[in-house]
Amino acid sequence: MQRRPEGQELPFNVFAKACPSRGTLEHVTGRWGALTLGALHEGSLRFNELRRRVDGVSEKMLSQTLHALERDGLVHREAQPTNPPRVDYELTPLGREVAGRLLSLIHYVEGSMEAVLQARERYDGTRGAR
Amino acid sequence: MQRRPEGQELPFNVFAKACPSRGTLEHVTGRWGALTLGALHEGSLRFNELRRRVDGVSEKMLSQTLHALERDGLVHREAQPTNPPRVDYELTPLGREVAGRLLSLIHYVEGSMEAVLQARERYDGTRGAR
DNA sequence: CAGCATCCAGCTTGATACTG
DNA sequence: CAGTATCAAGCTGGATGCTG
Repeated sequence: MQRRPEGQELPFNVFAKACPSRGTLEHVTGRWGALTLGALHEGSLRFNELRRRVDGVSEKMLSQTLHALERDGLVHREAQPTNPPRVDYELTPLGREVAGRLLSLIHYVEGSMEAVLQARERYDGTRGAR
Repeated sequence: MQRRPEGQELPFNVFAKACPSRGTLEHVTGRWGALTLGALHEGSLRFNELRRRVDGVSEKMLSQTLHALERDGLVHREAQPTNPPRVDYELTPLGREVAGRLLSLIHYVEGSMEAVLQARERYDGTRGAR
């Protein structure tokens, strides 16, 4: 598969089917993972704050997403044993690095949407509207 | 459609449920979209070359992915009317920008996998291996 | 080679109800 | 508030067969 003679190279390669990095990348770039990391990049948030910020996410999906990100070491969960309970989620240093790169992508895509929409019109037009 | 008074603002916001940027972001970061863009970042490739590079993708998914990326203006499809047919796919300028940012994320994740794997062990250990 | 059309198993997701 | 549990439904995606 990949050669690795001497110096340190990347032992992990997303292009390989079995590589665990693929799973992590999917947690990060998945529909809810990406938005969750993006939201947390601006600061720590509580569960329901996150839910409101990530428009459209269900309780279940948010919970599941947060577990995956926490397990991968990207998000830290801070639970206060008060009543009512208060739980804050925040990015770990690793999570901040990842979220930063992710946001760079997200912002670029947002900024390109006009071009994208025009491309779509051209594409759809050319082929008799599908 | 979108309001934009004077200075350039972002009319598009992925965090909003109805924003079309969400769809494009998903094309870009989706399991096969990300790997396809990543593969094409190094140069143009033919259909079956891509298929081999993106380990595990099916014909159907690759075809579908390429259509979505082409429609969004990220990938250009160049078909030679020869026999046997030869079709090359390559990134558009916009696609290159997007792929660059995506690869930055991908490489960072690949490079962080050891930390991620350790975080998982800690997480799984703490909770009785689930 | 470069695809498209169809079928369908199963995983993902949303709704709903319940717990601490 | 901060979740977990359960279940039905729908979409995803792989396998197969065919076309140009």
